[in-house]
Parts: sequence; C-alpha cells; structure tokens
Amino acid sequence: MARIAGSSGPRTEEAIRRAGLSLIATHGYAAMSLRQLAAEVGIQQGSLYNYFRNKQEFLFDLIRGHMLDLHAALDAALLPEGSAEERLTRFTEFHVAYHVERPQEVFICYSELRSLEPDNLAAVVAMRRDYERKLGDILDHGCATGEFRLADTRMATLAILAMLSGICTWYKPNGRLSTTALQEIFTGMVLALARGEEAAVAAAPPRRRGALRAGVG
Amino acid sequence: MARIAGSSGPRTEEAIRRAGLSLIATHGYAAMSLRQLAAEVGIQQGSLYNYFRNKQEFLFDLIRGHMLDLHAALDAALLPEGSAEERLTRFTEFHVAYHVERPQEVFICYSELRSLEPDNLAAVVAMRRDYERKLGDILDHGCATGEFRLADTRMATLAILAMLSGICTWYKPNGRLSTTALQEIFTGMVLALARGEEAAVAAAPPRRRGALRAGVG
Amino acid sequence: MARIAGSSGPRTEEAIRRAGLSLIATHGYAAMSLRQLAAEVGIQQGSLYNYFRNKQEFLFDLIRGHMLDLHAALDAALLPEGSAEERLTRFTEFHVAYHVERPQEVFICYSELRSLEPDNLAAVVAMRRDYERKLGDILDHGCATGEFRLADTRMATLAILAMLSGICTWYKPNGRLSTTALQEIFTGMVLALARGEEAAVAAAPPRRRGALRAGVG
Amino acid sequence: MARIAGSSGPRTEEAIRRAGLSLIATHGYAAMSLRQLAAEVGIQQGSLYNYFRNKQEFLFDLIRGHMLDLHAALDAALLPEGSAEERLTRFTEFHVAYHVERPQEVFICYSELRSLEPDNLAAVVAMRRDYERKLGDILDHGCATGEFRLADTRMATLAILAMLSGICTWYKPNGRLSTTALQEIFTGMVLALARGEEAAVAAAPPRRRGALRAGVG
DNA sequence: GATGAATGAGCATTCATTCAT
DNA sequence: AATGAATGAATGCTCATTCAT
Repeated sequence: MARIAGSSGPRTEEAIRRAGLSLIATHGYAAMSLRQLAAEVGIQQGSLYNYFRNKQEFLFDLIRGHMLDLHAALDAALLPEGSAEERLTRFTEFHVAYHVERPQEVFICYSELRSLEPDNLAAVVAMRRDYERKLGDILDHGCATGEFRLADTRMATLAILAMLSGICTWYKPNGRLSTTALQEIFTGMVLALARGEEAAVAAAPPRRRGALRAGVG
Repeated sequence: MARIAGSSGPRTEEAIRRAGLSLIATHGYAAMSLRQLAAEVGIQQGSLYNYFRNKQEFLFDLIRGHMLDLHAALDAALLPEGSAEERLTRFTEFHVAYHVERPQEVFICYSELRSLEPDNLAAVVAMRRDYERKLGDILDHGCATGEFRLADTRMATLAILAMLSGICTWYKPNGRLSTTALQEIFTGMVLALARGEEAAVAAAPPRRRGALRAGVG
Repeated sequence: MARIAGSSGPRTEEAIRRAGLSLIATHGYAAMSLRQLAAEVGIQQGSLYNYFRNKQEFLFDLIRGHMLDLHAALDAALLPEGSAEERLTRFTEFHVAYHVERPQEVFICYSELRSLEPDNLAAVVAMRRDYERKLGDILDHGCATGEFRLADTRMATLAILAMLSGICTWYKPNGRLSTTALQEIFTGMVLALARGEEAAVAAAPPRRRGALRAGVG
Repeated sequence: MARIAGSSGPRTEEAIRRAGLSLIATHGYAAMSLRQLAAEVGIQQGSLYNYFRNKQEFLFDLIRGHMLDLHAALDAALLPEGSAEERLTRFTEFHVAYHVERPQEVFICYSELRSLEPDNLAAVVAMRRDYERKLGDILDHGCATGEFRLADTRMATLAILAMLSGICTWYKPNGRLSTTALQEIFTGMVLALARGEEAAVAAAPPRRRGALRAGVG
C-alpha cells in the first residue's frame, strides 16, 4: 500500500510540526528520535523526509518560524508612541500573553539554541537581538525621560526578559492564575524594577549604564 | 597494559567530573557521548564505569552534588536575622556570586532536569523547592513588615530566581562587569522589584498574594 | 545507499532464520553475535532489526516456530487408533525422521531453553509438556492393555525421549546409517524397552508406576 | 587493604569451583561473566586470575577434573567379570547414582563441549570415547553370549547413554523417586532394551552391528 | 592472595538517512 | 505522499584480561 486513505500533505505537515514541538519541548532535540516523531504522527520514518531535508533543518524551521511569528506579533502589539511606562506595560503584557499561549515554542527557542548549527544559530541570534533591542530601547527611553532609574539598561533588559521568559518553564494552562492576572502581576514587578527607587539603595547607589569598569560579553 | 603509570582514582574522578560538566553544559546531556567524555579525560570508555554505574547516575551525581553544595553555601551566607531588605540583599549577592563562580553547574541544574529519571528528578525538585522557599520566606517577611509590596510572593519568588539565574546563560568570566558590579546592579533591581511602588501602577494595583482567582501549578 | 537491488523482505527473513539456526546450533545463543549473523546473511547489523525486535525475540520465534511445526507434523503422523505397539512404532519412526531432517532446530529446542526469558520459557515448556504427554498416553495405554510392562511410565517417557532426541547430537547427513535404518534400529530398542521382560529381572522386578515411595519433580 | 582477613587460597579455590559449576550449569559458559563469578565468590575480578589463566582454562579444568573423577569412580564400580547382564546392571546403577549426585558437573560435560577450544575438546572427547567404549564392550559381550539381542551395539551405546544422561536435565534432589528407585527403574529399562525380543519385531528384524549399508560419524 | 584501576575489543541496539517501489 | 528495507556510523555498556600496588 502506498498511501493511507485520507492522509494528505498539509495535514501531515502540521501534525509533524505539532508532534515535533511537543517532543522537543519534553525531551529535547538531541533526545528526540525521528522514530518517535514518525510514530507520534503515525507514518514511517522515511516519510518524514518529504517534509524536511534533515533533522537539523526541522529544528531550524521550527525555531525560525516561531521567531518570525513572535516579531510580527510584537510589532503589531507595541505602542508606536506614548510614555515609556505605557510602552513597557504593553511590552510586558504582550510578552506574558505570548508565553502563556505558546509555551512550547518559546521554551524551545531558548533551550535549543545550542542544538543549532553555526549558520542557523547566527540567524536566530540576530533575530533575538532585535527582540532584545526593542525592550532595550524602551528602557533607554524611560531612563532618558526620567521615568526609569536603571543602573545598567543592558543588564535590566536581560533581567526582565529572563524574568518574563521564566514563565514558560512552569506555566500550566489550568493553573492558579489567569493570563490577565499574570499580566498584571508581572507588569507590576517589571515597572517597579524599572522605576527603581534611589533613596533606599544605600549599598548600591543607582548608576547609569556604562558607568562601571568591568565588562559583559 | 593494565594501568598507566601515575594514574590514580581520585585524580581521574575529578577529571571526569570537570570534563562532564563542561560537555553537558555545552552540548547537553543527551548529546554528550561517553566516548567524548572518555576522550576528554584521556581514558578508555570502559574505564568510566569505574566511576559511575551508568550515564544517568553520572548526571544525577553531578546535579545532586551541586545542589548540596549550593544549599550549604546559601545557609552559610544567609543572615539569620535583620530587616527583610538586608536579608534579600544578602540572598541576591550570594546568588549572583555563586552563579558567576560556577555557571556550568548552575546551568545544568536548570537545563537538564528533564534528563533525569523520575526518582532522581523527584529528589532534585525537592531540593530546589527548599531553595525557593528560603527566598519566599524573605519576601513574605518583607511583605508582613511592610518593607515590600508584592502582589503575589510566589510569582515574585519565581521571577527573582529566573532573573538572577539568567546570569549563567550569558556570563563570561572576562566580561564588561565585575562580580561586585553585577551584585550591585542585580541587588538594585531585586530590591526595587520587591519594594514595588503603589501610586504609579494604575493598570495593575498591587495585591497581596492569594488575592486572585485562577491558579498556578 | 538505501536498498540493494534485488533484496527483498521475505528472502532476507528466511536467510536470517537459516543462518541463525546454524549459528545457534553451533556456538550457542549467548555466543552468537548479531554481527556474525548479519555477516552470514550479508547485511548490516542494523538491518536485522527489521526482522525482530531483539535477540531474545529472535530465539523465541525460532523455538516457538519449530515447536508449532513439530506438533503439527506429529499430529499428522500419529495413528488415531491401533495397538499400543503400532502407535509407539509410529511415534518413534516419526520422531527419528523429524530429528534426522531438522537436527539443528531440534537441538536448539533442547539446549537453548535456558536462554529464554521467563515468559517465553513458560510458553515453550507448556508446548513440550503436550508433546511428552502424547508419548505418555501411548505408554499408559500399552500398560493398560498388557502390551507394555513399565515400572514407571513417566520415567519411561523421559527415557525414550532422551534416547531418541540424543540422535540430533551426533547425527550427520551422510553417516553410516540411512534414516530408514535408524528408524528400524530405534523402533526395535524402544519397543523392547516398552515391552519389558519380567522373568529375568532379578535385581529389579517390574513395577507399575507409582509403586515406589520417593518422588520426582 | 591487600587481603581480607580469613581469606585463603584453597578455600577460595573451592568456592570458585563451586560457584562456577553452578553458574555455568544455569546460564551456560558463554553467558557466565567473570564479574558474576567473582561477585558470587565475594572477591574482585582480578583475583580470579590467581586461580586460572583464563576463562577457557577454567572450563577445561572443570570438565577434565570431572571426567577423571568419573572414570576413576566407574573403574572402581565396574565388575571385572560376571555375566553381561550383571555387568550392565552394575554400569547402569553406577551411572544413575553418579548423575544424581553430581548433576551439574555431568550436565556441563555434555552441554559445554562446544565451548571448548579444539585441543581441549579433543582431550575431553577422547575421555568420553573411553567411557562409551566401556559400555560398548559390555553390550558386545552380551550379544556374543546371546544374553543381549541388539541390532546395532553402537546405536545402543549412544541410546543407553542418552537415556541415562537425560536424568541430569530433570533430576531434583527432593523429587518423587529415591536414588535407589531410579536405579531400579532405569536398570529395568536398560536391561529390557538390551535383551531385545526377536519375535515381535516384524517391521525391524534384529541385525548385528555393521550389517547396514549407510554410516554414522 | 587480593585489590582497584585500567585496557581495548566487543556487545546489542539505535540513530539519521536513503531510495526503489 | 508514503512505504519498507536497507545503510553505516554511533550509542551506552560489558567483556576478559592485565598489572602496579
């Protein structure tokens, strides 16, 4: 028998994407075998190669596709103007919502960068830099207007992204908090962090970024 | 030939630990082959089995050993009393310093939990809960004394840990910032986050934890 | 290269079966490596796994398949009625002929039982019990009609089967005796054994089975 | 620590012999690892090599030692003169008793011949031929005196040995039948087989050995 | 006589990948 | 678009054996 009745390209393609996403998120790229993937989809191993050239390309497609979606969605969500606070709030709400909706893709985009071959990695890292820059710009702007007080906006960028992205490591759809609640809570924390509070920080007086001697990669 | 002159158990054991740490941090547990590990150490594959029973046990030993070290170090560093701010500052400084000193172990302890078999995972997760609880207690205490204003201390715990632990994903020993600088910067951000700032948060008025309806795992 | 021209599943399967039979009969299951087997068949090791799930399953398939053949052949050969002597003659002739035709399979079915995992062993032992019972019934019947005189029909069953099955340990296709000759010789011995001969046995007067005190498993 | 208090050469040697016997009888020579053997004895693998040069030599020692014992015991038991019936009875009683007393050694001597390297095998086969010849001589003598009627004494030798040796495959110390009972039962069957019974064997008239055309290895 | 650390070859099994059908 | 049979390399692990201590 050549083709199972009812099977069809696009349907299979989507099934592979979904199964791969889940398997990689659960076991990791290296630990996922194409046997498993094929079995999950209900086809033979060889048939997978009608949908990608090799395992690495499959991973890259998954990650790149998600990064494109993420950027498009962020651009649609972001405020073109407004106060830094408003823009940071919007950024945070977007980021939380997106992580809650697609935790597997987001998780893979962080955890499987090391599984990408150099060229593919470079492409993805460039896209991620763009994303970080959008947050960085908001923070810089806020510092310039005096809305925010941050010792080092690069560190703050990394810190905020790490804090928000951590959500996808523990989020479960039917957990204690709704998406809206998570958005409010995390927005509150991010804004507090960004505003800083000079008086009390005796041990570590706030500094503008770049004011310190040593360096970060 | 049976034994290379000058070889010795403890020396080999430490070499295996170090090489394994580095390989797992770089390529991941699943992608690290014991052939690679043996080659790195300069012994035959079979000889590895004088030091662990199987690959999984090796990973577990690595993670468990590090968790024990981490707990011991934290307990030695933590202030038994003092204001919540002082204690949170101490916690943050400790956490940053530890992550900067042993980034590979720390990274593995986060990233390779999924590679642990159920029993081993349970043991490690229990240890991690303890660690989280120590931070959670500080935050609760601060909220009780009024030093901190946090909508949800469980979320704040996770957020702060994610923010701080993110350091090990980008930290490089000879980077732009010194350990001290990193400690100051991160302490500043963590304190700001914990203190909150009610007036300005129009969109998301601060709440005590537990005030929201839905749930989190 | 994916597939060698002219290769085909059923052909390969039979080649594996034949080569495995010969290797196991010669070196034993534990001593046969799948490398050897693959080399004998002329394929790569990995390709073997298109035909069985693991080495144990291969052994079980071989043994079980043979047991089924043996039972079917015995049932076709056995006389449904007739005197006990006629039926025992028929049984012996069949057994000798079968052992002479397929000595390897027969040998493996005896010698490699210990290599079967518990569940597989249980299945095979059950089939062997059936076979023994068919001989045992003939002997019991002969004792009842007075054709046979046997002190213990269970022991006689085991003794006759051991005697006949021993053939496969020394039989060589082009040996001194033809199959027909072997059948005649062994039938003669088996019948003599079954008939017994009371008068002369001074040291051990014949007894009916069950007449002795101690027990056998 | 170099030596465990209380350990001693001869004691260890006997422990190794016993453990090896049991392991080989249970799992087979190829499937027994020296790890297992050492563990069973309670020493390290390396220490085994104080007692044999390699695994093959260990097997050979076991088999050869047993064969020597067997021959010595048989020579002591056999009647130097007497009727063929008396001598065959004595042989059978001895053989049964020996198999019942040392079933593991006996079993290994049959089943692990194939694991012996050519030279070792030749030595053992020669010893076994001697043993077979002793039975063969009794049968020949009985045929010459007219006490026995056997179509082919070589076949009868193999048949009787197979029948008797089969005991070690099912014998259990606390079974249904005592050693004495087994001796009586088997002696009865062997004598009946040897005496034959000309009249009834219509299908296979008795022949003297060598009277048939084809050959046996 | 025994240990513990090592060797190097070998094991069964799985891997990603290919391709005639 | 899918299968089934194949490849060849790699995997984690075990093996018998060695030998300085």
